[in-house]
Amino acid sequence: MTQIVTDRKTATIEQRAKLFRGFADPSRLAILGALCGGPLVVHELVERTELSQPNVSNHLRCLLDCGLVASDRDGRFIRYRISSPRITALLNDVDALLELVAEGVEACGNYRE
Amino acid sequence: MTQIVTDRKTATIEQRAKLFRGFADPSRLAILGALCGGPLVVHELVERTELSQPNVSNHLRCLLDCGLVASDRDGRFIRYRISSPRITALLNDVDALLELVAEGVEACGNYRE
DNA sequence: GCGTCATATCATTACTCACTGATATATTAT
DNA sequence: ATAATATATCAGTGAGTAATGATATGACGC
Repeated sequence: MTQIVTDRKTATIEQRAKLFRGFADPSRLAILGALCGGPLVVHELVERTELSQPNVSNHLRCLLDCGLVASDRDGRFIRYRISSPRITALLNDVDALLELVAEGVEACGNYRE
Repeated sequence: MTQIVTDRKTATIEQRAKLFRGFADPSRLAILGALCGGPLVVHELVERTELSQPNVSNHLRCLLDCGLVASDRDGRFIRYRISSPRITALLNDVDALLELVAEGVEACGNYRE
């Protein structure tokens, strides 16, 4: 019995971790940040993020599969947009938390240097 | 001028990414989840998360340096606690977002398999 | 002091993943 | 059909990091 409960909790933790990892990359955050200002097509994202086009496409594929962005074809363009206002809300929450812990996060050298 | 503004935005993105990475690990999420129920000493965290003691200590060091948890000495025990209710709020928001995108996140095999 | 419990540190190992460069697919126009 | 534009795919490479095992530090009681 306790095992079943434990398994369920662990699964949810894995999901949370995977979702957080979706946000835990500067390139994807740059893409999401740009899309928070409104829908954009791929080459616009490439310009604004200054990332390579294949790189942007790879990240978009990940974000799309994860359901964090949605896309619509517009002629030969493909326009991407944030899939839910909850995502914008989450990014705002992180900024609010960052106001409290920015210094510590900056200083933390245990992981990453 | 535009360069300076760009630099500032990039720096913030790096901070956000680093903070997200703090949450983007099953072990750290398990620790934070356990602490959401109230303060705990290390060996209690070891029991509940079923992680090794050095592993828990390593992650606690990271979480402590990042300012996500705080600690108080209690005799030969050290009691850890969530440092701000904003952290609990953020975890709840993620769960709310997960209700929308759980399937997609689960299915996303671009990164991680 | 000595032994024990509680926690922290550190080097090593193994794994994951972001980026690049080349190429493929799709759409539109001539 | 061909060319040009827009986007996607994929293998290979390199960097970062989580977990382990051994060890070190610290606090308490005898």
